[in-house]
Amino acid sequence: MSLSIKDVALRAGCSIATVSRVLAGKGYIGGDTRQKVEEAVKALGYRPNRVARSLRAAKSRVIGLILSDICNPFFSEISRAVEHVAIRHGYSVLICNADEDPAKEAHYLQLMEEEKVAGILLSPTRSIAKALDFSKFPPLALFDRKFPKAQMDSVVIDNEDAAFRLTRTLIEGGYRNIAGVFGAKSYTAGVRIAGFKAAFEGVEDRMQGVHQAPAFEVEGRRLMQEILELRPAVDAVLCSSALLATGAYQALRERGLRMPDQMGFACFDDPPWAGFVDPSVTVIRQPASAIGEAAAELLMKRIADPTRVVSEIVLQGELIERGSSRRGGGVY
Amino acid sequence: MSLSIKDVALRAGCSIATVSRVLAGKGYIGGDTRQKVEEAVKALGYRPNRVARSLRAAKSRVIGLILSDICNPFFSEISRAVEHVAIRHGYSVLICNADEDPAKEAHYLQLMEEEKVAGILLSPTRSIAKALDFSKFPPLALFDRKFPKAQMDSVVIDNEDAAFRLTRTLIEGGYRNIAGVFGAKSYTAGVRIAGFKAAFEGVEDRMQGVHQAPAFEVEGRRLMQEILELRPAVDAVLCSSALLATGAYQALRERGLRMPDQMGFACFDDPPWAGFVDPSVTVIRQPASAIGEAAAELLMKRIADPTRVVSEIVLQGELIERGSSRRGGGVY
DNA sequence: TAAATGTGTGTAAACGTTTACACATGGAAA
DNA sequence: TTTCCATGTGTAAACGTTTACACACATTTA
Repeated sequence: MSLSIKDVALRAGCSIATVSRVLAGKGYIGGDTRQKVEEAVKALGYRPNRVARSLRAAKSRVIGLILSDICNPFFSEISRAVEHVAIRHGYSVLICNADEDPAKEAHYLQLMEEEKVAGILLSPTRSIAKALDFSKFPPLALFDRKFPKAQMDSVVIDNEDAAFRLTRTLIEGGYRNIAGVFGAKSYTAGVRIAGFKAAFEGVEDRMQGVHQAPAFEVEGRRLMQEILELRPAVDAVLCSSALLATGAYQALRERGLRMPDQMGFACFDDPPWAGFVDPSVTVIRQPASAIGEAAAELLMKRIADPTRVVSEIVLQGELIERGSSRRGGGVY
Repeated sequence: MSLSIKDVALRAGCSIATVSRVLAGKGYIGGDTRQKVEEAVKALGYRPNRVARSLRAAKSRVIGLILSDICNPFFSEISRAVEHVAIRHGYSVLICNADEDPAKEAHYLQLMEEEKVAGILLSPTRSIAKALDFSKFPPLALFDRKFPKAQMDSVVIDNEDAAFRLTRTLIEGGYRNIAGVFGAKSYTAGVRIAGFKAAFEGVEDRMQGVHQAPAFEVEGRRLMQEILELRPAVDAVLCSSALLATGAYQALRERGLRMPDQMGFACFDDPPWAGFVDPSVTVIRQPASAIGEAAAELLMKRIADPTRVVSEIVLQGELIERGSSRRGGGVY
């Protein structure tokens, strides 16, 4: 059996209420009482029971983080940032992997509620929006993806603009048949597709179609193979995430296609290999840490003051132009 | 206020004990009572309060996972596997990032105890072993790294053998001045260094020293620059992790060193870029998912039966020989 | 027929906190 | 002197569960 506040009270010669007050630093406490309690705490090595605290307070000092895929470096960087902020505020982080599956996502949301987390950080799939009644949930902040019109704290990058710029880079790089590979389930994908399409204004004939699949490496590979098969004219590809890009790049390499001449390439996120391969790959670098940090801070504020005005933070992606997106003149 | 078992009892017209029994599926329950309770649960949308459960049971349905770095793909793959196993057993996962810092690690261990987690999964830094009295902790299972002699459930790969084989590959690839880059704080590093050294039996003069630093990308880069500076004769490098390798590879590339002729290269883990770069990189692939899964299963069993016999599982790393480790004859 | 066993349900205590309330003391203001 | 407020401490209830114990009734066993 572990120690309780009772043991401390016994040793310090006071009531449990007094011990609690000393620990919480609230109310009036006599100087020598405080001393005796602190002494007892130290001597016994007492540590408060967070579960009991949580029950009493009706909410825990834990925040929930629901990710679509923790193996996606973009999300692992986010979770790292979230965790830092949380710890700084005295919270810990319950992480769940939704695997891009709306059913799992809904299930985890339930779980979080049962665990009485103080707040939830979520990067929602598209379908979840209608399925749930969020008014009954703990404070919620969205990151990376958001609901089209819901009033909710969120941190995203300007995906439409980023996709637009990345696409323009390929167009200006001299490619004439550009295909896009996007995620299937997310709000983000939709917005990026819009940016992608918008970039073709005036050169509509250069767009070679939009392809979608769940954002996993194998899917990127499969999709790329399919594109190569179905649309032999394609001479450039834009990928909507590092994972899709990794798979797509694999497929390209297996075909032995030379970049940047035979094939142009650009993607979202900046995986380590993007800088290593030859030619190196043009990317939109997403400020993952900043996103995670901002979202977590937002959530902390919302927890502290649930009536607070809703804020939607939009960050900018950084275009890093490298050798894979310009025909002829290798930049790198 | 959220619903409690009381509300269900009221609606079903029975006592809270009965509701609890129906929910737990324990004890004798009359057919129509069961029906009425289930009906009430559904109608009200009642979900049990896990915090209260945890308090009563003196432990929660949460397991703690303490990682040295969630951004390390090796560890994110592990956490994904752990989470799957946990969920399957009705547990959720509290993830903490120790950042290779023993102090943080100790702090998180404390936190886990306060949260009354049912068990802890840990990849310990070397220094933690003495600092803590593990007898007072919840069930603990170790992965990736273990304590030299402690009796504790653990899952590791045969690091000595893996390092040995990887080093032999470089030696047999024709390199004459081989340096090693290893992590600084872990048990793993020590074992791998042993394997590295053992591989030079008979050709001791080919070993060009062992370098150590915390396992981050920037450190790998720094260390590699240092080696290039201090030991110009070095013609091959072995890196002990993907992160160190990524940094080291960067440094090599910045120097414009051609592989595999001017420089041989091999590393632990199989990051995506290892297959992309030219020549592609020879690696030891660690079965991260298998490690995570096995460790989590071990922990589940330990939770179910604390008196269970201790098991130490050793998996094998898979040597993937590619072009970066053989002089002259490009394999790929 | 009496005792034993099986089935179904309720009462109340316990888990470890926090906190409203009550009470006691001392000094300052009236 | 009385009243009032500030200070310090204790008692007990509450948070939402689980479960030991008690009880009631029905059926089986001797």
